Amino acid sequence: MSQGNTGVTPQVVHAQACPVREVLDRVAGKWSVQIIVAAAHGPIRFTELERSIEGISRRMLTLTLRNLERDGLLTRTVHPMVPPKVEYELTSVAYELHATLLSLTDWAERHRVTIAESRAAYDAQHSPELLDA
Amino acid sequence: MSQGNTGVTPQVVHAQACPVREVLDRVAGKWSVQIIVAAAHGPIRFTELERSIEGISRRMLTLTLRNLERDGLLTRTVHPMVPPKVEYELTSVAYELHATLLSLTDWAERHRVTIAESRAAYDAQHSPELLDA
DNA sequence: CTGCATCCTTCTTGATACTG
DNA sequence: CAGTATCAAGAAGGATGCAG
Repeated sequence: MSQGNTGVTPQVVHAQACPVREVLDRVAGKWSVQIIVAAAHGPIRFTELERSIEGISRRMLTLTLRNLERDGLLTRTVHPMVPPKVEYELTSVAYELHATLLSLTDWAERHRVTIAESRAAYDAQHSPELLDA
Repeated sequence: MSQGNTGVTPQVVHAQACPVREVLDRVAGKWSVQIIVAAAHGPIRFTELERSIEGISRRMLTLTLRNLERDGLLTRTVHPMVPPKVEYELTSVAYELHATLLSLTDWAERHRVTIAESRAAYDAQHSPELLDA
């Protein structure tokens, strides 16, 4: 544990952390998850996503959509009509991810209050610690 | 379903997406998750984290640690000794998150190959589409 | 050992305007 | 409708040096 350490622990941590990183990198953006959620109940069109997500720009919607498509998380179907119609649909892989995301959501909802309190307490103790008297 | 829509769907999507966003915002950084993983097997010191995570800068370690502490995900214990000793330990809330993260890891491991292939296929079709002949 | 302050670079995102 | 292109702003992260 001193310095003859062959480096086992770091490797283990690394081996565990990497897959998580991969997921996170893929889902990290501000919008990926919301797109997955919005598309979870069936095929959805570009404009519908744009209105559903509220706050997303056309640019980011396009970019995020492309990345998700690239990773095989959703399919893009172009319907050859005169007002163009493109539909996006989650793949089974993405549906699995969506299911998994639910445990995250659950965690967030169970602890959001606690976390908010913790944060408030922390801020109260660290910012205005000058006026203790 | 046409235009008399009162806006139910968007709201629902929003209501579901926000908690997820909260989790992600908290875990979003490159390092938060790795710190949680590294601390998952018990109290750990600053320098140990620094060596375990491999690639993290002192600056980011400190910042991320502070944020996690602020959110009540880990505790910081200062041992008053002459070489200072500070230990970080996950809280129960963080342990729950760690457990949840496992399902994400699981998803990543189950599909990492598929995703890599999908990505390769996408790239093959979109980058060099100029040399089709 | 633990950690903060400063500077600098890169990545991400938003705003805006134009096209098939 | 469904994008693409370009520009600019801001946040995240890295490098380095100093301090309790």
